[in-house]
Amino acid sequence: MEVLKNEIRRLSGSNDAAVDEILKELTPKNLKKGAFLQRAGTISQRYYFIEKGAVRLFYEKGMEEFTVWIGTPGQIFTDLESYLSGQLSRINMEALEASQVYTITKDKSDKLATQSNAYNTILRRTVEIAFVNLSKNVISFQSDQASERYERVANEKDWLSKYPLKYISSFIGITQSSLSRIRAKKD
Amino acid sequence: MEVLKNEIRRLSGSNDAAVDEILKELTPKNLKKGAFLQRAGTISQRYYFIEKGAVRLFYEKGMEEFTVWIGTPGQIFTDLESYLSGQLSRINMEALEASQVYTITKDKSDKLATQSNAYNTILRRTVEIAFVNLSKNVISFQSDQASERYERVANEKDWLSKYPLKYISSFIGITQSSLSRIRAKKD
DNA sequence: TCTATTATTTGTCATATGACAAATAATCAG
DNA sequence: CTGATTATTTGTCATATGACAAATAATAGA
Repeated sequence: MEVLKNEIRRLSGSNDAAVDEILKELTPKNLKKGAFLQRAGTISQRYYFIEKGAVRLFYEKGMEEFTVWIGTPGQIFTDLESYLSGQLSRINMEALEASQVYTITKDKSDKLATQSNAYNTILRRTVEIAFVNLSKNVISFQSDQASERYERVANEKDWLSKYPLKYISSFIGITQSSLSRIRAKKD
Repeated sequence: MEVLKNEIRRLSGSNDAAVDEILKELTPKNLKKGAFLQRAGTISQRYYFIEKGAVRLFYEKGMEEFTVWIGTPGQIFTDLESYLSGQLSRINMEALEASQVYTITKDKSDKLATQSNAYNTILRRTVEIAFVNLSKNVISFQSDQASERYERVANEKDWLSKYPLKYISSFIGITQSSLSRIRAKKD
């Protein structure tokens, strides 16, 4: 779990002893391509840490799927709305390729947070970073054209050309066809 | 500072002694209608707590203003991107009416966070709540029509009909004229 | 209260993007 | 390798919303 170890060290700013205290609470889980880590209609009761692969978070509305986020190694996530409220999640989490994630239950996480300052800091920074990133997204929706939003994501996310268009376009907030045309123009 | 006291008690789940420890670190600031709490081009080095009134956060692009958020009594905010990175903020903060806010500098806030578990909890919950709310916004941008976004905001925000349209429409992600027409249809 | 300023509504027309469908292209399972 | 499935591109047309401007309406300062 090299990637996670580095990321946890980086986020917490802590030494290896403190980091190991955290790591030993995490349970590994391997996912085949297409496997679900969590389905809409259940309650998010775990935090997830990605070691390898990629996980897509999406919700369904009508007949369509909308991608909320795509996570890559080193990233930490959950459906925070469900996790905090205890209500049913509307989010599905699906492995886009063979992946390895580590998980911790809410119970364990809460306990660890009271004991470990390093862990506490990781969770806080994770939400802070997520908030700042999401803010940029909202700004882009408010004041950018579709092609500008595409550019922005393309510059920041290495997965933009790696996974099927249909997963990407809803993240950018446009249809597949439009994304295809935007991409065609850029060549 | 009744409103803030209640909110801080609620968020921290702490007793009055712990709450008072926090309150005594806050400095009051009164704003006339139209006054700026902070301007784009400066660094966000404070957290703000609203006791009374309303504060609008917006950025400028081209000749236009885009409202990012409108805060009302009990709410806690800053431009987190600038606050965390130390880089220049693109956000302006303007009082929509005569307001009273309490402020704390980053230095004091950081120190208080190490000393007071209650304060730490407040900051964490504030970001968590903000993140969840922002997520709902993004989902609305992805999968709702303009009129649906309007409805959603109208149901959640009591300020929707209280302040000028021009401040509201960019928050919803549409033009003033479109918002005016949407509103006309609803009657 | 009156006038000037600012905000909102409404009209007309333009345009970015969506909807739907068909044609290619790429990928995958046997 | 090959056919079947899935993904992408491309065409045509529809539509929600924007752009701009003018007409009202509301608000605020003297």
